[in-house]
Amino acid sequence: MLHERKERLTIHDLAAAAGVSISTASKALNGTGRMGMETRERVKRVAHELGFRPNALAKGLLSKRSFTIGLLTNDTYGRFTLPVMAGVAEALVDRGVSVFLCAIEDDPALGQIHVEAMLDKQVDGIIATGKRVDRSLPIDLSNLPVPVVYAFTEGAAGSVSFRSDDAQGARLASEWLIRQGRHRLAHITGPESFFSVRERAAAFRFVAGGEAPVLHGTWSEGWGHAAVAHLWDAAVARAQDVPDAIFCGNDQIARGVVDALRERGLKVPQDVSIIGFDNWEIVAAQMRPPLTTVDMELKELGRQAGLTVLALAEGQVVEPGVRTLPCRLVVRESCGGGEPHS
Amino acid sequence: MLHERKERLTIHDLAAAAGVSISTASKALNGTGRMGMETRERVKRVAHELGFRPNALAKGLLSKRSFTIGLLTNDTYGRFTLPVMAGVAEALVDRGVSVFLCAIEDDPALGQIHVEAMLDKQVDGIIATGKRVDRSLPIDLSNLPVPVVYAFTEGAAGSVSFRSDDAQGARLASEWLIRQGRHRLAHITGPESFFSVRERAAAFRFVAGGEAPVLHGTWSEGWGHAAVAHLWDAAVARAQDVPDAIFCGNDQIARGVVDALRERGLKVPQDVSIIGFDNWEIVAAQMRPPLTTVDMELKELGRQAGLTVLALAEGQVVEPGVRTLPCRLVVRESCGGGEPHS
DNA sequence: CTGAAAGCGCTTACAG
DNA sequence: CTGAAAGCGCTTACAG
Repeated sequence: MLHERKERLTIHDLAAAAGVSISTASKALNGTGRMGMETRERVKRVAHELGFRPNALAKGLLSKRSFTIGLLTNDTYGRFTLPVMAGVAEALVDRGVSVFLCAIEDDPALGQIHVEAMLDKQVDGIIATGKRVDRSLPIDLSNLPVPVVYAFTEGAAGSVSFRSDDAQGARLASEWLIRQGRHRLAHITGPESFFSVRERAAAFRFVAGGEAPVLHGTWSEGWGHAAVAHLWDAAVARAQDVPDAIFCGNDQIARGVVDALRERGLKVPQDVSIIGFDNWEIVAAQMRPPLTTVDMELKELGRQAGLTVLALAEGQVVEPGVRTLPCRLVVRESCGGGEPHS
Repeated sequence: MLHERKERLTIHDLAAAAGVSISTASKALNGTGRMGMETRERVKRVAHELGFRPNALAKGLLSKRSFTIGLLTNDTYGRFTLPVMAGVAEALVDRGVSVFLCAIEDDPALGQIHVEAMLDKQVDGIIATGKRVDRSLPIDLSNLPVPVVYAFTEGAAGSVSFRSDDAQGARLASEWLIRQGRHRLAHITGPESFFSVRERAAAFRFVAGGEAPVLHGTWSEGWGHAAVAHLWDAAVARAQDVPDAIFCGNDQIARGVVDALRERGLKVPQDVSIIGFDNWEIVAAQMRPPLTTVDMELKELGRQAGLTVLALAEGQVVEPGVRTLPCRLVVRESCGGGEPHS
């Protein structure tokens, strides 16, 4: 397929077609300068008829604004990055800004290359995002000539960053279980090395009582499955009551927990209420029964990060620090019960 | 955080620092023109010391190349788009081209806005990608002033498009089951309205025999679970043998199938071999047992799409048509057995 | 009310 | 071997 290089129209073509100078054409289009109403309208009409669209490269050269930002992520699989990205794009599309997506894995050299490419292209700002809030990207973004905002990843000192409120999310989940009339809560979650895990576990204990069991493992279905065995075997060994509600650290763990319970002949939610974390739709909504879970509102997080980096790019002053956004409970069927309480 | 607008260096600064004219500086950096070796080296050294990086907007204005391409997708969840994107980015990063990601859902108006924004920014080309090969994006890309390549989505007439070879993938899967010594194969898959489903089913029947059952349903765990019930109930009703191998249309269906089998007291792979499609790592690798499945090599597909759009942008001639890329079998444990056969 | 000129940061003939 | 000038497609003082 040979590509037909149809020459693109320039403002000269427009000016000629409208019978004005290029300065007048420019001012007409931008709503600046002073000229007869009739002239302005005519230019606009002709521009529209011709399908004239100004070259953003030329505009950017003058204005020092490219209407472009970069999104840097090390979340290859994209489970967290995609919602963030969707929020960023949604917030910025009507301001005319486009987003470069750069997936850098955990490779500092690759990160460096992408950052330089973005800078060369004069991005107005950069959003760094990742897969956990207590690790930073493998590259230092703190002395760039453009503003940087961090979302769902550890930010540099003195930077602006956004993350969801793990403690509040965990509280939401735990209180919901109690509200369903459950008394013997357990928490099956990920590695204690994660900041989010510690936050959520603390909030869980606060609500469920200091004696409530918290089991740490990997972020996997397999661990959810195994943890149920631990819990039930331990209860039997000590002749204690078995849990009637389990708050899981993510939806994959919840998946394994539900399986293990079914294998033991226990019914969800009749015998045990299960609640997850992440609202990973494609898994949570398809589970049998569909999973009640906590949504971190990553899209909203992306939206705010986008708006913030834009504000910085426009020279506005933004207070540094980490901003924490509330999570939301998504009620499906794995806890039984009624209306979401928030 | 007030952003320190450190002025960026221009070629004037570099030229001054190196004691040459800007034309010489430019030529030294680009390896063009003629000048003393010593001069060229000195300019390069000074550029490096100063950290000078040319403004890509200015370069683009002259060269009519922005070293930027757009990736348009309606795959919101990103399960298919992300690998494609990763391949595109990987193929293009060393040629200095960056990728705009535009998720347009199925909204033609949003698509239009994104396409115009990309065109304004003078992208060198566009890659359209989606979530099924027999549907096109909700926007017409056929008369754009830049080349367009389609990947994993229906292309316009006379365009270049890439998709994976569903028939070959299905053959790979079916033959693998037979090679494991299985004789009574069944195929549980998605809606017959999908081109891929029909392709795969035909290839399955070719290998497994025309009598082998093919059950169509939704792309869900729930359907996989239900389909097993149909299959087993039907076999009992007709006093027939039950399948000893099931080829599933995607990994989610496989997930439901494995669950249903376990609930019936059947062991995978001892009693029944299961094979999936998609190699959706996070699910396939975590299943119990880990799932043997077909990988569509979407990253390779993205890489080729990226290289192709670049070739077109550079004016090379590329034969139109749809190119089909081979799938790869990923052997885990759900079929039992040995080495992958390709 | 409208247009000629300068300039954004580069590259590329062209002249010396 | 090196530099002055023109120009990519725009916008913005400035002059008329």
